[in-house]
Amino acid sequence: MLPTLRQLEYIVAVADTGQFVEAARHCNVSQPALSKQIREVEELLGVTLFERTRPRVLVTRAGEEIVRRARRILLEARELVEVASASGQERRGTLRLGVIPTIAPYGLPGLLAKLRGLLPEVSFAIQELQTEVLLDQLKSGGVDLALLAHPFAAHGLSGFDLVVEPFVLIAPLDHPLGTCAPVHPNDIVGASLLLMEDGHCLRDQAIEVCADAGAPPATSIAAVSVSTLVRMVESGLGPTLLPASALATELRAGQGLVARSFEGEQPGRTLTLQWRATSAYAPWFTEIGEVLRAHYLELNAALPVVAGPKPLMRRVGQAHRAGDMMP
Amino acid sequence: MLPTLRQLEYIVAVADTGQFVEAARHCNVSQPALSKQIREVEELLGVTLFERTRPRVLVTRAGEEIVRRARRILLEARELVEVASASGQERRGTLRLGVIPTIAPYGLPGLLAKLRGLLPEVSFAIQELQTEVLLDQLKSGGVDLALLAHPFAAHGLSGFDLVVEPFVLIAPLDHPLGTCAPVHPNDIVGASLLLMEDGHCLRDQAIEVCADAGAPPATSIAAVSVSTLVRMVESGLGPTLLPASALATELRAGQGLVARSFEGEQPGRTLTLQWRATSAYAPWFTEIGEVLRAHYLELNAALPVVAGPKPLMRRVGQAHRAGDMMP
DNA sequence: TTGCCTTGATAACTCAAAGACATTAAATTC
DNA sequence: GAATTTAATGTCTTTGAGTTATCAAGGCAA
Repeated sequence: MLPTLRQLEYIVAVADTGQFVEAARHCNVSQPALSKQIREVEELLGVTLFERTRPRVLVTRAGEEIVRRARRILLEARELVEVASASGQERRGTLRLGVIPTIAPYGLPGLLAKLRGLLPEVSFAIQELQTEVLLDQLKSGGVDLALLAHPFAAHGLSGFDLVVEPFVLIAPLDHPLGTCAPVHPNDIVGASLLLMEDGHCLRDQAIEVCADAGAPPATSIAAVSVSTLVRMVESGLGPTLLPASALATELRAGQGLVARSFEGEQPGRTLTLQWRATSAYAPWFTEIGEVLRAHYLELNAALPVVAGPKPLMRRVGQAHRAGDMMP
Repeated sequence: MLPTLRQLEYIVAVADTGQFVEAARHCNVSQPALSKQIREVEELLGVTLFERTRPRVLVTRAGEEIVRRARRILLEARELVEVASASGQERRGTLRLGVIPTIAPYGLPGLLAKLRGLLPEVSFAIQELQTEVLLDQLKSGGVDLALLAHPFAAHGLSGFDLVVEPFVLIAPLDHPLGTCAPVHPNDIVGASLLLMEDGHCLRDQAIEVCADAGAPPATSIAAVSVSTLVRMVESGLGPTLLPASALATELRAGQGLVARSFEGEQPGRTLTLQWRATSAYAPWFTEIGEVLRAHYLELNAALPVVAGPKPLMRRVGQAHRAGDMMP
């Protein structure tokens, strides 16, 4: 059985004042209340802490040690309260941010620099994870924040959709689709698109674009990264879809590749920032989401002009329970 | 306002188990009771400590720190209890022992050696103080134990009378009282005894012996220490009374001094060990008193044989409230 | 000494809050 | 979708911390 912190306060007060009456006044209680508590601690500890002499109460040898320890404990308890009320407001510490592999390489480096400027007290631990694993980690507390693309299993999550990132068709120069004119989604029906390997959401998103256009793509070879995907297009294996943000990094002039944006209804994917709906840091995360959105919109301005209408990134919905927007 | 230790226990239990139900079982309370307390600490601290997710409760960033501190505090509280129950029994530490100057030099050195052997964990801080100051210090907690001689103001003290130490008459060889035959208390009536200076109880005790014999001594010159007192006798200024225990130290052969013990009703002083009646260490002090008594009785056996019957130290009363034996 | 005043202990009573039990709501699992 | 698990909520009980009133003992002043 432990003594209560209040009892420890009483002990220290008596040791400090050398009087029960004065100690009681100090603690804002009546003298009998204090006397009783002191007696109870003494009984609990099996030790006489004070010698009730006049005019001053003396601390026994055993009492000395107990009082010293009580002081320390009280100090630490008060410190705990201090720390708590401070850390309630404070934006500092390490945030674990999970990002899917088809987003991470593009824009993140610049984004982190920007965040470091805005939130100097916060360090970001980035993990590159495929959507499914990322969501598991997020829900189990392995990461605090997830940057990924719709659609995903949003159960129990709150989030923030950032921008709609258009897809761009990448084709070899000598491919039928490799003309420099704008391309319509329907044009890719039947085209044998190169895809990411299973597990990457970019694969599913590309498949969905084709499905929207009426036909599933004839899957053949799968790439493990966007880089290898581009290399495969380059070597003439076929066209593919890339998120616009990847263009700047993955496409260089004179590669024998054509990048064509879509006209009409632009296919794209919605980037979103998600956290557990139960998280205590929702306001903080929302702030960070705003920074991300601004960053991606800014990035859009810097996008290389490709054939056809410039791919516009549209802002989408405000912060909300992700679940609410599910059908 | 501080959280209670129990609340801290609950916090730690939830952090450890990751579940409210399990934590409640751990703390031997119902789950609602624990839930309520957790909510109240969170409210008190203004911080969400836990994220109620399934299947495991997550500790928030702020919570991590709080839990760490709570663990520490609980550890120290348990340590405090340990220390208390240990120090309740234990005989160790420093005892402050006050001794009057006419006792201190005689026997104490050997006594301390003996005590060190019996109570190796205890160190004694000796202070040589005159009766009045000694009692003040004792009552105010300046010393823990007092070794002195009756009579004294025993109010609020408990004690232990050790032995009756006989007085011995010390006279120059050529003095009328300087014969080697036993002397009777009445013989010193009218003799102009040399005395200690004011404040020493030995002075008052000597005066009382004379008063008992019918006449107050003609006070003249006062000595500041027993040593100077003996030197004064030696130089022919007159006879004096010495406590028997001082003989071995103060008298050497061939000093031109005669030591005579009294016959009939032997005058003497009662040595006593005293402590505050309120002291928590009475049993301990009683043990020490027994050692002192044994020591002084042993010392008696080693006393040099002086003229007349050997001065016998008589054991006196058992431990008791000193006040009880006052008239 | 006597009486006053301070101080700590004791007793009876009050009230707040900690806990138990029953129930609800939400989420997970099969 | 049913069953199960788990945290929250509501009601009632009980513990215990606190208050006021009173007592006993010690110190102080007259």
